[in-house]
Formats: sequence, structure tokens, C-alpha cells
Amino acid sequence: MCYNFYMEYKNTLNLPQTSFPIKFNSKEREPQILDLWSNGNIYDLIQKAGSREKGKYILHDGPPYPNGHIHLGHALNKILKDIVVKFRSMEGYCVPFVPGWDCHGLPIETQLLKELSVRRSSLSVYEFRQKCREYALRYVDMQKEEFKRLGVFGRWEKPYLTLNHEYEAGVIELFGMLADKGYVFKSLKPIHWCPNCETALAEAEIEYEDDDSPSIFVKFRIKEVKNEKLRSKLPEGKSNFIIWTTTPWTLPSNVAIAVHPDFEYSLVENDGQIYVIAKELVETASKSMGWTSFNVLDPFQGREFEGIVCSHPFIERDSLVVMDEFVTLDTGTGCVHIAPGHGEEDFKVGLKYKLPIVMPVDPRGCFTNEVPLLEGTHVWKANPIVLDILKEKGALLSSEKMKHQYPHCWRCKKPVIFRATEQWFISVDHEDLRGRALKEIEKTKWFPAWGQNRIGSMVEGRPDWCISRQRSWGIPIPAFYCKKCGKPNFKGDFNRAVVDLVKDSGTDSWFVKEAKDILPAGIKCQHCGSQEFEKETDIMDVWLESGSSHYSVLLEDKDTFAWPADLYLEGSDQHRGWFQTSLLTAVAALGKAPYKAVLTHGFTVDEKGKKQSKSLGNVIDPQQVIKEYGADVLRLWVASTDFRNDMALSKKILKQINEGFSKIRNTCRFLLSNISDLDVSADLVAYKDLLPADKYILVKFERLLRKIHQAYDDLEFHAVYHSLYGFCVNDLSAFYLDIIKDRLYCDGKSSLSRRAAQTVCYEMLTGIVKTMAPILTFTAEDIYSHMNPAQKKESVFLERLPDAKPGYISESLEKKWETILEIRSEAYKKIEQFRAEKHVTQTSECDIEISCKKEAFETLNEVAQYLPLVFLVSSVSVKESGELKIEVKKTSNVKCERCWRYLPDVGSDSGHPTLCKRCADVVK
RNA sequence: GGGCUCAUAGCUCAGUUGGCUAGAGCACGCGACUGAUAAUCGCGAGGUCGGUGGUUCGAGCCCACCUGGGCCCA
Repeated sequence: MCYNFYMEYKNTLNLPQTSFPIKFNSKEREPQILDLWSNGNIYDLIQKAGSREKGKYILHDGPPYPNGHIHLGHALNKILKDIVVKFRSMEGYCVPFVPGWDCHGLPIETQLLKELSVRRSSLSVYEFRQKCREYALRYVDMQKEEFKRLGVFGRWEKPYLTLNHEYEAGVIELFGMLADKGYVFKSLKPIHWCPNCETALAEAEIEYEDDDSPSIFVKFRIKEVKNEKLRSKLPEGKSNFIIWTTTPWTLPSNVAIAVHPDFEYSLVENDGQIYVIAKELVETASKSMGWTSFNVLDPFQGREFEGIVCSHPFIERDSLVVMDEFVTLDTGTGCVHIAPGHGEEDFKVGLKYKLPIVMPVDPRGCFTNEVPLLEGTHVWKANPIVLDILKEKGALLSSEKMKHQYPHCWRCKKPVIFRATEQWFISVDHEDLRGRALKEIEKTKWFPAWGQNRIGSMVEGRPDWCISRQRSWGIPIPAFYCKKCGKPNFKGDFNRAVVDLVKDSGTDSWFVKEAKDILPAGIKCQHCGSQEFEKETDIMDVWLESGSSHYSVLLEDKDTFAWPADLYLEGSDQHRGWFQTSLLTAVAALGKAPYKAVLTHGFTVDEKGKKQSKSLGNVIDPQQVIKEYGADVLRLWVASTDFRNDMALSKKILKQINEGFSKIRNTCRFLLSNISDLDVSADLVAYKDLLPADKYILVKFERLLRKIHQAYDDLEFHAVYHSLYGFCVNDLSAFYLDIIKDRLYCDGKSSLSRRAAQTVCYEMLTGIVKTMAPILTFTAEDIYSHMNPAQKKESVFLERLPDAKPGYISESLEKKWETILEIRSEAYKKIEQFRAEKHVTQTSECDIEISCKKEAFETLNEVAQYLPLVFLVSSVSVKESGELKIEVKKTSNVKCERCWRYLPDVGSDSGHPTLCKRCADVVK
């Protein structure tokens, strides 16, 4: 009997109802939502909806490299971009997002060769490029699907690919602009060269292996000392520098000796001669040279030697003493042989001191007639001859063999050399490009701010940009060599001819057609007027290609985009990469930075802060995360972490994020399930009729929305998440939602008090769903689809972020409730003790007595009637007194069978003896 | 080795121009509920703010150095 009564009363409650499942089945639901978006063309709808209001906001996508599945870094980057796209468009901007891919380049060539296991020489350049294209496109398709699965909005059906004809044509056009303005030039530069294959090699094509080399100490006689103080210490005819080298064959190209400006060098006297040796190396070097007795004379700072002129040991040539900080004290003498044609560092020092680049080695590795003593000799046969010459000249102080790591060709496995060849460059100082770029850097907003300093110092210190590569998979350097005078033509009509060709049929046709078929009839060499040409065979550095995207993409399609972009958003490694190359091409060609703001994120690491790597076994695969938790959890991770630093991810962290995700989702579900019977067009309650707690939570909610708005604007997404999450946990779940359950469940279905709570729930749910949508994309859409707002759109992304409602803010209300909640918290501590002592099991069985100061007393008194429900106890009595004191007692009230509260008026209605008055009224 | 950067409870984050007994949530422990239930509520225990030295009446916040991590170079 009793049981039936209970069931009957339960049926009179307004318990939460919803079809929104408690558990998020991401595997099923996310793909459904993806379909909803693609079938409804939501991305396109957003573009239209946004264009009405605040105008365009251009986030230009930095193109990833299509080889392999996307990794966590890719996911992180695209999710961040997507958050920007979504919140900006929900602010009323038109935010086109066109994803891109960087399709050319060496990694694809090498990967492909591995996959095909063929020699490149067995394919024609054209055939090889076709295979590269297929390879790149295959991975573009794969990555595209993987990016879409993350919930990223964009023009996926028409991305920009650096291998598209229009894109390529844009790059060549931009190159022409740079050429016409005089930025492009050719110059010698040392590169890895395989004399056996007769080809240039990229760093990635080098393998280091042990090799035997001679290890020799060579004397350079000092010829001229300008510094007076030094002159007396280094008397003419008997003073020398000593260099140490393992490549004697490069000595014919020596033009300088480098010392470290900050090291100490000793003058050492041996056998009537004076030698300069780094102080720390005197002992080891003299031992190597077999010196038995010698005197160490005065020490000098390396920088004091700058400008001393030495004589080359066997060639009529000066060798200048220069300063370089790369000089080390590992071995040798601290004095380094410099041959700018044979080494990267040597070349850099050479640029600094304007040293000549002596390059007497031909493509086969044989000496040219520039060194008559060695003419026709292969470099690998030259070492003994050079040693003989040095001996004969009395310049060889020591010679032995040593094993060391030496670069080898990955294909023929033979040792390679550094050899200066003609390369294409973009001058960084022509027309003060460097200075203008630096000014543009200052005008750009950098997030975080130190990015400005970082890219600034890089631009300040960078050398001219070497843009040519001796490869096949890329955009050709559009130059034509005159068959008669040998000089390159690459400006004006020569450039336009290639632009037309490429627009029409892509860069592939460059590799198929002859120069005469590309150039207009009758075109003449700009140097000698001759009419026969040969094509350049080098291609461009891929950084020049991707660095032209602002031109090829943004400027070429003005309907969709605008130039410059509002934002570039990439990993912090791009300060050296894309940010810089884009800046240089834009400033050189168009006079301005291609972006107004640049945001960088850190790299993904494991929970210990170590970088993710296969060998450490700490790699988290985004596909796996999606499988296990869904894309929204991955997105929430992105949003939860402060991306300006490194971003840690591990299984543990994922689990935690998933908890946070569930909490937000469940809070929304609770709100949703309690407004299922609310007719938004008829039942909403006016603000003035809300209860004090309702008004208070709206203050908190308004503050939350303001904070979130600010956080979005500052691109601090982790603040969005943490404040939203905190609100759900502290303000809603632990407080407001807990205390309105009585109203929602037990008050009359259409009562003002219940409708008031529902009105607030509705308002907060709508606001939360909209503000979380840029981050919890799937979940927001999912909830939205279960809602019944007054004017429902096809998608939550067609909604606007909630407007500010200043009317909700009331500082006095806020202050009062803070007092109430503080006392509530104190009361709970007391109640907890009381429960621990087993006087009661539930808070609702308690009567509490609060004594407090006047101010608090008045505050509590003002809302006295609501206090039992705020404290969720049977009764609350309040007294004024000196300090806060709370007493807890077990109530003598009886539990109402319907609302489960312990109330004095239970049984007051004879028709329902087990109910309180309110419940009795409701069920009648 | 150099440039830039980061370092607050086991984890993710707060800590406004130096002024608190350094906060929140999660995880953890204990308890309650079974009308948010693969949920929810309460209480509790977690920190010499990476280390050392300095400036100051006072430093998580400022300065120097060191250690460890990351990015980019070499």
C-alpha cells in the first residue's frame, strides 16, 4: 500500500526528461553530425551569414606536408585554427578557411624512391614528377579526411595545393616581380656534391660514415701585421700561424685563417720560429708536432689578430686572419683553415669578410687549370701530392692518419665533397629589404609577444636567401641561359612567358618543352641580343613556394580573401620558416607584411615534458584518441592547455580531459532535461519575477560570458575552458542546480517559481552551448539539435555568441550571495561533523542555527524564506551576534513523502497526510 | 656550444602594478544519495611556488647565476 502511494506521488513530480543520452557515443554521433554539416553545407551558410556584418576575417592556413597520416601536432594546429574560425564567425565576421598543402619538395622525392625502390635515373624527370604528384595527392586526400574528422570547417572541396597550376603560376609571377625589382641574383655557394654521381645533394641525402683521413698541421707565414703592438712580438720572417686540417686537397682554395675573437692565444717559440696557437691547445698541438722544447710567450686575445695577412704556403696568394665564433678548442690549434668554396662555415665567414671564393674543382671532382700543380688530378688523389708540396716548401709541421665521420652519398655510398657552384639567391639587403622587413615585424602583433623579438633577430642576422635546389619535384626557376653569352634571362617577357605557360599547363610542361617552345618568337637575350636559349635546370626552394602563398592564394582570389591576412597561426618553429619567408616575399614584392597578427603555439610533449618520439614510445596518435574518446575530447585538450608553452598529452591527461568533457556535457544535459516542457514562446518569466538565487546566478553567468568573450578575443582558449568548466562545477552543479531541483521537480508544473528556474536554465543552456561551440563543436551541435529555441537555425554555428546583458550585473546582489555562500560552506563543515558523529545521515535532516554579525544577519534575513532550500536543510534560524557561529541539530520535522524535505507542515492536509502543504496543494 | 622560451600541489590551470595562512577543479581518501544514476552532493588530505644568491620592511611575482624541458641554429 505504502509503496503504491510512493509511486503515485512520484508520478506527480516533474522529473527531468530528455532523449539526449547520458553517454556520448562519439563513434556513432560524431560522424552523424559531420554528415549533418556536409549535407546542410553549413560552412557555406556561415560564409554568407557572416558577410553581412563585420566584414572579412582572414586566417590564412599554413600548408602542411602531405606525407603520412596527420600527427598530433597537425591536429593541434588545425583545431586551433578551427576554434578561431568558429568564434570569429560567431562574432559576425565572414571567415573563409581554405586549407592548403605544401606538395613539392625533397621529402616526397625520397619517400617515393624508397616506396618505388627504383633508381631515379631509370625514370625521366617528367615520369618521376608524375609519380611525385600521385604520391602527394594521395596523402592530401588522406590528410583531408583526417582533418575533417576533427570537426574542422573549411573549403575542403577546393583547398589550395602548391602543385595547382594557378598556384604555381602565382609563384612564378611573384618571382618575376622580385626579379624585376632586382632582388634575384646568382652567386657561388658551397653545397654537398657527389663527384661520382656528378650531382648536388641535399642534407637529407647525406650519410655519415667513418673514413680515414690525413691529419696535418700546416704553417702559414705571417706577411704583414698592421697592429703596432703585435708587430714587435711577431717579427717578420719568423712568425707563423698553424692550421690543422683533415682535407689537404682543399688547401689550394684557402684564402683565410679564422680564430675565435674571445679565445686566448699564446705565442710559442720553437726552433727560432714563433707560432700562434690557442693557449688551451699548446700542449696537445706541440705534442702532435713532436716539439720537445719550446717557450710559451705572451698571450693575446684572438680578436687582436684580426687583419693580419699571411702567405699561402704554396700559392701566390694572401691568407687573411679573420674572426669567427664557430672556432672550437676540440682539436688542432684554434686557428682554422678557411676555404669559402669548400665549407658552409667557411662560406659564411667569407661573406662577412668579402673573401674571394676560389673553386678550382670541376663537377667530376678534378682540379682545373686554376691550380696548375694539380690540374686534372682527382681530389681523392690530390692529398699525397699536396703533402709533398707542403713538405717541399717546409710548411708541413706534422702528418698522421685519423678516423673520423665523413659525409657520403646515400646512393653511391662514396665520399662527397663541398663544392661551390652557381646558385640563385634573393638578396636580403637590396633596397634595404632587411630593414623594411624589420619595420613590418614591429607593426605586426605577435602572440606571444616574444615572437617579435625572435623573428626579428633571425631576420637581422640571416644571410641572403639561397633559393635554388638541384632537384626535380618542384617549381622550376624560370630562367633562360643565352646559348651565346651564357648569361641568364629571367625578367620581364621571359618571366611572363613562363607564367602563361604554367597557368595553362602547369610546371610539368616546363620539363617537357624546349626553351624555344616556351618563349615567344623573336625574343632576344637581354645581354647580347642573341635568340637561342637553354632552360635553367634548378628548381626553387620549397620555402619560396609556400612563402608565396599570400600572393598565390590571398591575392589571386580577391572575392574570397583579402590581403594582408588578419592572422597566421602556426607552431613556433615557423619563425624561421613560413612566417619569415612569407614576410620577405611580401615586403620585397608588395612592400608590406602579409599578416596583421601572428600567433604561435608550442610543441606537443609527454607528461614529463619530453618531446614525443617513436624511440621514447610516448607518441599519442590523434586517430587513436578519436577512436577512444572522440574528436571533441581531443579538441577540448587543445583548448584546455595553454598553447603558448609546450603542450603535454598522455593517457592520464586524456582521461582527465574526458572527465571534464563529461562534466560539461552532463551539466548541459541536466539543463536540457529540465526544460523539456518549457515553451519558449509562452512560458518564459520576466526578470523581475525571478527569485533572488536566479538573479544571482545570472550575475555569475554574465560575468562568465564576459570573461569568455575576453578570452576568445585574446586568443586564450584555455581560459575559455577553465572558466566554463569552473562555472559548471562550482556555480551550477554544486550550487544553483542543486538548490533549484526542489522547484523544478516539486512545484506546480506551470508555477511561476518553476518557470522562473526553467527560464534561467534555458538562458544559461543557450549561452553555454553557443560559447562552447567553437571548442566542443560536436557536442554543442548535438545539444543544439535537442533544443527548441524560438528561432532555430540549421546549425548552432549560424548563431551568434551571446550578447552582453549589463542589466544582469548587480554588485550588491553579488556581495550578499557571496556572504550567504561563505556561511553555507561553513555550515557544511559543521554538518559534516554532525553526520560523522552519526546523528543524521543526510544534510536534509538538520536544523541549523546561525549566529553572525549584523551585516550578514541582515543579508540572511532578507532571504530568510529561501534559506532552507539554499542550505538544503530542514530549517535555518538566524541570530545576530559577535562572530560567526553555526549550530547543527537533528530536526524534529517529518519527511514529506513527495518532496523528501523535512518540514513542519507535513500532514497539514488531511487528504494527503504524508505530504507537506506545498506538495499537497500541487497534487490536488 | 649559441639565440629565444618555459618551470606554481600527482595532472590541467588561477594568482592583477611585489603586501594571504599561495587558490580552483580533477585524480586520491572518507561519507551521503539512488528523483542529473555508466550520474550527483558534502568533507578531508595534497605545495620550502625547479634550485641558489641578491634587491626590499616584505618576492611565486623584480635581478643574477645554476638545473631541467622545448623550439631554432651550430
